[in-house]
Amino acid sequence: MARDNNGIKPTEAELTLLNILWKLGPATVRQVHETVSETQKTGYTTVLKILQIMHEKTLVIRDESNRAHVYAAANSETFTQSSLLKDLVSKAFGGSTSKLVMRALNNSTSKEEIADIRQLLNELEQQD
Amino acid sequence: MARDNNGIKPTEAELTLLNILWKLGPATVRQVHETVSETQKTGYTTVLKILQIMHEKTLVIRDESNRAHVYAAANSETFTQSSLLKDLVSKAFGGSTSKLVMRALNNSTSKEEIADIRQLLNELEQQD
DNA sequence: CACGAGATACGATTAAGTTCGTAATATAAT
DNA sequence: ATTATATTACGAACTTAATCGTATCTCGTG
Repeated sequence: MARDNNGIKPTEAELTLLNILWKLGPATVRQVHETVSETQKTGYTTVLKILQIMHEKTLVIRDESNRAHVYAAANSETFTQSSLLKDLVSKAFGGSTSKLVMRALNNSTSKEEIADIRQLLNELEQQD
Repeated sequence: MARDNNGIKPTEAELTLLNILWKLGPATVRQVHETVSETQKTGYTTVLKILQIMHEKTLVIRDESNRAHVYAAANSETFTQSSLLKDLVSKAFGGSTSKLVMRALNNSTSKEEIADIRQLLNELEQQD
């Protein structure tokens, strides 16, 4: 039951295009291709093909009312980030989110970031 | 320069075996296969093959002095966790570790976990 | 209506990952 | 030594991902 949007992990190339769609909002293949071309050399039809595959996987939605189809991410950036985190937590941190968080904190964190995170912890603790 | 141990991202099957090696310590194919079989049905030669590939990639080291080769993870669990996190931060969080941390915290955290994390923040702030 | 630009659709290719069967090799037991 | 057993090595099959060339379609303009 309900394996729809959830449970689908975007590949690396797909995630690249999702990042662009989250930034641009709904966009044509041309627009996505132009943006991706700023940092990589990738053929137009490659971008098209990947978007088509993502559509089959329901990673994106597609408006076909105009000749140039308009694609948009099916899920929010936040939702996808959470999915990817859950995946990593289960595969590399034995299911423990706090272990992941602590490992991440040990990696790199400025004073401001620490302050931001402490602030969030306060809010979390007051909820519930 | 120095693309040795670093920079190699284990695949999903490889990560499964690494988790076992971290848990068992140095182990033969047989031992790894027995452990993996507790949760999945995977052929013996499949495990062998993956370990051989991991050896080529230098994800594991191998002691060939006995007939049954003994494999061990080339990198610590901590090191690998950090690598995977860096990868995810760059691909899905625009390079911001604190964004990842906050997203993870929003996902799920008990009171005890919050306390542990706050403790770590204190320690981090006092260093430097 | 025909044409050309710009779009999608289709199919082929290459590479990587996963799986496993079979062959070859080495060790232990009879 | 011969046989049985355990192990590694090899290579094939299948899948997914990524890339792109070519064919086809659509529509505005002359």
